[in-house]
Amino acid sequence: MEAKPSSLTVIPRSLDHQAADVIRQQILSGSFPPGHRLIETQLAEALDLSRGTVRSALQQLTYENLVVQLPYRGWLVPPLRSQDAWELYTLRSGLEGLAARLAAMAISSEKATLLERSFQQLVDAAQRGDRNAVNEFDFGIHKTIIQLTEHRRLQQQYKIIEQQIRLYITACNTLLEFDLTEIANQHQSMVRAICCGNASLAQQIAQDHSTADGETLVNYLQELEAKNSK
Amino acid sequence: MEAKPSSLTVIPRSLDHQAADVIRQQILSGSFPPGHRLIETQLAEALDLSRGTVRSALQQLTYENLVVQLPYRGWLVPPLRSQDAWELYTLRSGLEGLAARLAAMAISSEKATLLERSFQQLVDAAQRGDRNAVNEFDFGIHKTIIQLTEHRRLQQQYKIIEQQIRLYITACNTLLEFDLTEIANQHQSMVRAICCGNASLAQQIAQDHSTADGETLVNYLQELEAKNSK
DNA sequence: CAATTGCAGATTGTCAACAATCAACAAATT
DNA sequence: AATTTGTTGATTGTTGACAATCTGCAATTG
Repeated sequence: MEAKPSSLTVIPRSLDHQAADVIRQQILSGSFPPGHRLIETQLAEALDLSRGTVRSALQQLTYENLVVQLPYRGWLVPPLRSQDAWELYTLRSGLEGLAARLAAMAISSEKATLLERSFQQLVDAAQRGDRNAVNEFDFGIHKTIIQLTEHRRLQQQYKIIEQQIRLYITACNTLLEFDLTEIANQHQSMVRAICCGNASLAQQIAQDHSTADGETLVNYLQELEAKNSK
Repeated sequence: MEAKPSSLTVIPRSLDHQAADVIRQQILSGSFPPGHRLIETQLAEALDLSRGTVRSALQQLTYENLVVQLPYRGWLVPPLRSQDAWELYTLRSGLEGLAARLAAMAISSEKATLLERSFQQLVDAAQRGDRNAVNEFDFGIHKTIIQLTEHRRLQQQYKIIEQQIRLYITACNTLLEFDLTEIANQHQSMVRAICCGNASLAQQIAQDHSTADGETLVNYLQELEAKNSK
């Protein structure tokens, strides 16, 4: 990431962190779907680690809301609830608004170029009509904005939220279908506001932007819950 | 808190959580000030627990940014940096803005009463000229707003930020000196906006509100850093 | 004498064994 | 038959021992 290419650095990563990485990947990819039970001994066996180390990994993931612990009963990938989807999207909206505001306040020509490059990728993908790429570059542009703020806590927080949103999207198998040029336009006004340094406008646009797909997901989950309760 | 008084419930809390509670308290109260080193064996001895359990507690506190881990070298209460203070206050501003918005969107007469009661406590304290109480009820009113949202993740996040802000304030020994009636007035307009259900106004006021004391803290720390670098 | 190497002490990283708790079912009781 | 009370197997909670790594200093080397 930030290591100079010449100085060959070995990033020492403790086993529990590595274990957390592996398990996280399994959850996000859908191999451990929501509702799946995780058993310490089984994971320890599979990863060829001791139970304590696996346990430590699971505790890390607890703080990312990717697993929940039921005392003396086990670990669980939390099931999908509409309440959680609502929380995720509202929180994301708030964080992105903040990020856009801060980014606009500290804009520079280098940062503007970085952001515009990120935006251009989105536009290109939209013109190609490549929905998957649009989706990915959509995430990318927001991530760029977050990074422009140089706000460690915000980056960390956002990462955790984004992870969970991805989990919800893959688990619902919902590739949201919107007008591609519309998406590009919305982003354009946001990018412009940030690059001009118009903080409050940037915040407004960013926060309003990320609500639509949130609501469709919440509605989808609410219907599912209504069906299951009957 | 929320247990019925009749049904005698024992809240089972695992030892590592209890240990985390104790250590957290020590840090927040200033017994373990920023820069203080924490040694697993010493803590284990003092708490009469095994090292593994203490270790688990420290990992929890890592996710609250109350301790940092230097691999193979130890645990540390992170020193005060102006960058962190900036992050804390900007993030808090964003979260409070979101909370005010959501609270306004879901206001009810019960919730309004709750909020106004919380506000009244602040007013009373301001009239008494009791700075300590004003400060505490100031925190209280914001906490009330957060709770009105019924947003678990927001509550959790906010709690962690508030903790750290308290740490910074006590460590700097900075009891911020502002005009008490001014504080009360600012809050009044916010409370009113929320109770009217005026979401965007409430957000605006809330987010602008919590910036002033943040900046004084950042400035104080920057001066300190400038002095130390010489 | 500067730079490197090797060693000792302190501290964390990992593990495997034992204890505590839980859920489900069988047995006993009324 | 319904309720209570053991019992058992599975799983997590906790611990103490051993391994790996870091820091600082002394010994060695050129």
